[in-house]
Amino acid sequence: MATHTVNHTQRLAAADKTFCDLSPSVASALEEVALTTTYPTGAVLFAEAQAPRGVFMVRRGRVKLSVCGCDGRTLILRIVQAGEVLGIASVVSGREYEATAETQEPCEISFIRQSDLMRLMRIDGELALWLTRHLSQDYSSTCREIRDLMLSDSASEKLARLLVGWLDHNAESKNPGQVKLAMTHEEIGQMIGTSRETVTRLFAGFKKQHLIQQNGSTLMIPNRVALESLITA
Amino acid sequence: MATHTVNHTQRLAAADKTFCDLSPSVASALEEVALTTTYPTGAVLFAEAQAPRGVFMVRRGRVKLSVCGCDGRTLILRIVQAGEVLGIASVVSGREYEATAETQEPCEISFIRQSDLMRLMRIDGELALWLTRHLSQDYSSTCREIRDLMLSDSASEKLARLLVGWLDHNAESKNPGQVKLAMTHEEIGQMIGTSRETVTRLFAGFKKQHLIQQNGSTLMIPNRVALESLITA
DNA sequence: TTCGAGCGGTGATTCAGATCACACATCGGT
DNA sequence: ACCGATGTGTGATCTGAATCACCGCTCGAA
Repeated sequence: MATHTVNHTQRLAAADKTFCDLSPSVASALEEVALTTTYPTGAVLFAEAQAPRGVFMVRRGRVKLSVCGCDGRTLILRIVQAGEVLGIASVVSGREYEATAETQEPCEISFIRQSDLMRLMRIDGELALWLTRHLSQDYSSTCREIRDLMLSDSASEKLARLLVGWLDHNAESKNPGQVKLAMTHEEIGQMIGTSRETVTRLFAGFKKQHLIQQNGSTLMIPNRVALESLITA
Repeated sequence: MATHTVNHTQRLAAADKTFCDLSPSVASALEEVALTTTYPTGAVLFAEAQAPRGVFMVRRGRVKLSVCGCDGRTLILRIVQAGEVLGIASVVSGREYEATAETQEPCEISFIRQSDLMRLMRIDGELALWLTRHLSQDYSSTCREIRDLMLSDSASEKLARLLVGWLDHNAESKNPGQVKLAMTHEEIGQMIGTSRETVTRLFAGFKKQHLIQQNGSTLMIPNRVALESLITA
């Protein structure tokens, strides 16, 4: 396994990034039982309704978290960034996974088996607390998601919300007011609960109103305020 | 405070119900710091966007958990039954409450301050684990909620889902296939994300198709299977 | 009793967005 | 260069549900 061939300094570097808020003893205990692997794009970490096997810590790359109805329609809950942990709720409660996790780009991900995690949680309250904090944040995002999706029937408002959210994520980057568009219109539709065609038309409309400019896969948002005025409508 | 006047046997009875899966020592530690109060109908335990003060354990009665958009529209996330704990996520993460909790009937509720809870969690991993389990279940319900709401555009499908869910809740009661209707059409609309009028029309339609019969505030569902066939549509 | 507020029921109208049906661009592979 | 796959752009059409406007009922308060 590639896991066991990475050298010690690499492991510590990765640990620093993911476990920065854990004490060294707990972090190393976790490292002991973690299986770190590199996944290609499109790999499915776990699927909705599967029995829980363990948690996945995203160390590098982005992962798509989605649910899908029996008829095939899909709703993307959120895009998980490096540093987050997936599957905590299912592992702790023992219920099946509520969503499907699929890599959107090559990812480095550490897997921790359910049994190992539960054992460590029991002997160390700090770890339990740490996981609970992560879970709380998942919960918060999910609540916000549901609120944004349901309490704005106009599709343009939802898209505006999504774009503003992206701006916030990129706020610290070198180019604020500018977003790399890493999703197809279809996927964007699945994030805001509309059809692909509607997304295309909305983008066209936004361009016409000079709310956005597109340049290849780069979106420029000249004045964020105008976009925000679509929200709350 | 009424809290301190309840006698010991009453406290143990209540504890049994809520803390049944906690060891006696942890349960009693919790009881020490819990403030148990009886709330009237319509009391607001906490409101969306408030800073977290602590968690609320519902010992008796039902609590409505909702979010609302700035325009005044409301979405009811779920009806919380006795035995559940509200506000865990906010207390642990320190973020503001994501929803508003309002009693739907006279309730007996124990409040535990954030500081007390965090202190106890730190010194006792079992409690942390217990809370995490509760939080996991909240998370699961919320995920299911979002999936059911978004992945079925037809309003009748959503209503059918809601009714079937109610049937499941009452499955263990003396009268299966029968539900006490404790909400207005308006509230039902807020649960499934439709207008009040649509709910009225849907009920009328369901009656016409003999999927339900109404008798005062009692709903009878003769054959659940027919209702379920509306789902998946 | 009367009044008024809240809830339930129903019609008429309207519209945002789903759906269908295309055409076109881009791109990687054989 | 060819091809298929995949993503995008755009019209025409249709429809489910929101919205508005109104009526009647019930129940509790004055």
